[in-house]
Amino acid sequence: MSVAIDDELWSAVGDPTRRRMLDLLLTGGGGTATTLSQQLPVTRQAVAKHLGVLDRAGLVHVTPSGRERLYEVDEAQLARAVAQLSAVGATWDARLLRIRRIAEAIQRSQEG
Amino acid sequence: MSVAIDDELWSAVGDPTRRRMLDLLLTGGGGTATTLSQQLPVTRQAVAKHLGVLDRAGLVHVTPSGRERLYEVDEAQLARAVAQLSAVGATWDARLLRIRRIAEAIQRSQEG
DNA sequence: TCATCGCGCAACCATTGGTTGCACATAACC
DNA sequence: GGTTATGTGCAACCAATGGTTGCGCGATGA
Repeated sequence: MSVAIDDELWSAVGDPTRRRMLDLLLTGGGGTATTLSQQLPVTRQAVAKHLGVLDRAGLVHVTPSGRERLYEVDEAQLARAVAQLSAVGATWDARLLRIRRIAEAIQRSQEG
Repeated sequence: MSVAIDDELWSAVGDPTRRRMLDLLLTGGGGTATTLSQQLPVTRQAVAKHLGVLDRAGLVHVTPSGRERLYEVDEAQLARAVAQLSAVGATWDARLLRIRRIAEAIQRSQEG
């Protein structure tokens, strides 16, 4: 069985800048491209591109208001991404455990 | 507190092809660039590049033997990567939970 | 009205995941 | 031993992407 996951969701969450953006949006209760870029080492335009990626992945939604565009995290979708992360981790954990058991069994059979 | 993780390790594990390669190496007990490429939709050269990335991240180690180069997963390092995945997941889980609690508190205060 | 601020668009650059093609060394076979 | 086959590595090339700068435009505010 392979680790089947939504590649668009994973890659959206895979970029370190986008992870920091999600952090900032979560702790700050939303933000605009400008406010986010002030808290990050990249330009507003780069942030805007990342927001586009997050938007297409459904991880954020936008609310235009005057000349600003407020972005907020979509909790359900982020929860789905978290579930995928832990699923991959759990799969590898299980495989590592299985390999370790086999190795131990071999060692026991050689010792005994 | 931000989600401080080893970016090289995360990005090594972030690529879908590399994740499949790790799966194949785990279940097959190691492999070469050629054997891996036969089980993947990419060329041997692409696989070789990915193996280089995984090697630099310490996730695999190589054993030359004749004209072959056998790659195997470094279990300790993969376990470290798994720990980082679940750490990010746990952080987001906690923040989502906190936000949900605040939202519920606001709703209760408005209802009451 | 006019200066300012937030945003989007376009051009450009470096990195990276992918390809093809080729050269080289180690098996394997006659 | 000589030839053929196989596994690798290296180089050139292409497309996508994360980053930059520069510019134009619409909404705010003095």
